Amino acid sequence: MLSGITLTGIHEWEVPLGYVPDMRVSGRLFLSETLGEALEEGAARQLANVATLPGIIGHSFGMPDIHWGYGFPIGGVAAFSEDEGIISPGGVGFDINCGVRLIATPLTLGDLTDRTSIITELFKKIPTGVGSKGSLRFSGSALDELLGRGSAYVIEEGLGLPDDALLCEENGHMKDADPDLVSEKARKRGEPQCGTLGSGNHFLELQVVSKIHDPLTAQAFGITEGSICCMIHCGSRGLGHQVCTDHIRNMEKASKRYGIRLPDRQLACAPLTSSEGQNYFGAMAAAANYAWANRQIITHDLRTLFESLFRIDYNEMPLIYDVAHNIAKWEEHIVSGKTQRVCVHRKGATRAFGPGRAELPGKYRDTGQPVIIPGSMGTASFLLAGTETAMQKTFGSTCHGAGRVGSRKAAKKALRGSEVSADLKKQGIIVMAPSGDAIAEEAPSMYKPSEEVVRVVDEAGLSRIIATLMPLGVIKG
DNA sequence: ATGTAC
Repeated sequence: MLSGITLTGIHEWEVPLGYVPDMRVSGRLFLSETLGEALEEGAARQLANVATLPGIIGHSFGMPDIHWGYGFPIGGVAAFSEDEGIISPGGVGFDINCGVRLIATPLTLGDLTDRTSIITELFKKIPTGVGSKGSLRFSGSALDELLGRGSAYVIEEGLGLPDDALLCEENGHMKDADPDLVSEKARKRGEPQCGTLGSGNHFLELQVVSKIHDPLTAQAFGITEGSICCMIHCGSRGLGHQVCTDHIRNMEKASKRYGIRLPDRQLACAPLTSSEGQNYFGAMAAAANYAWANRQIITHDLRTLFESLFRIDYNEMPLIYDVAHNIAKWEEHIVSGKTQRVCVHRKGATRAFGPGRAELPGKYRDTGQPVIIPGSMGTASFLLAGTETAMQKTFGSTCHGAGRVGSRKAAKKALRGSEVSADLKKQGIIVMAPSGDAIAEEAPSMYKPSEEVVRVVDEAGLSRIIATLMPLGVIKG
């Protein structure tokens, strides 16, 4: 572990005041000894830098998948007070509401013997890759509706089941969204892209439930051992990216205007009460709604394809849950014994609300919310449940995934996509992507083991492991 | 992550 950072609990480390100058609160990191050895000095410094920002409450948090990011670390969580706090695009990330959802099916392994043809059909149906366009166009008032209402709008347009929106974090819709705050440039980028996967670590994957760790909760979540489910990981595409870019420029000016001292200009931010802060919030929320609509349309395409490939019905493929990995939002948390409204930034982190929270759908209110943690192409993904400990310790937050070990550039140099695909095929996993490089960059060996990250949050109490999901076939960008 | 460049 880096010097100055000390163990204070189970997998819990303190980044003390003074780790960088002007920290207002200390940092908290959740790491095993092994993951601690891999902690980048830059990521620890970024975590400490966040602790210097006005109005931060509690601690600046780092999850076990923490790594260096734009300004704020990826795998970071920070909450800010309503009156003195700030909002920062760097604390959300470029891919606003990048997130993941899990869909159940009535299928079992025996139904998926010809995985190559199933993955081929999915790859034909769902556009992937940088700049990819879908078959639908949302412009003018349709785009306003989509940005303003998220999942609910596309479901009303016939692209989902009535319950789908309720089974998303925030019910698939941030009500603070203001489509008028999304620039024309961002809108233009978004018009043809809703219903597309994108590139990088985004994917659609067919998985088998290989192990149930908690039968009662698994039952409440609607999954059984041996059943097939589908995980979709994507975000707000070029639209969200453009919203972030647009507002970072504004925020750089705003930080100066409000006299906020920044240890790193990538922490550009504005008071939550300022017009710049509220403008970003409204645009970010609209981009978040776009991302939920995006995952919803892909879900619709999956269901209609599976209806035609198998003898199953659209409504036999319910959404288990949909979580955001990159978002900032208002939430009520108990701070020093009092309920307080705070703006929680989660960047590469997942909400993990425990039992009893009013925001959760009735059927998950006793178990805590489903938390969906993707692994890499060849490794396990996990379904977990939120906990009361997460409410008390991390503003109801946990990790979001495995985290890279090597750069994309290094991956392309060291590996050939065709060899990675062949290796995966030997394990029974079929991979399709627009290019070999896309597969090389995402090779399982380029990611930390997801098991270790999930073990840490489980043992630290930030969430509970409910089920292990093993990959069978994947389409990537 | 991203029409991978202001």
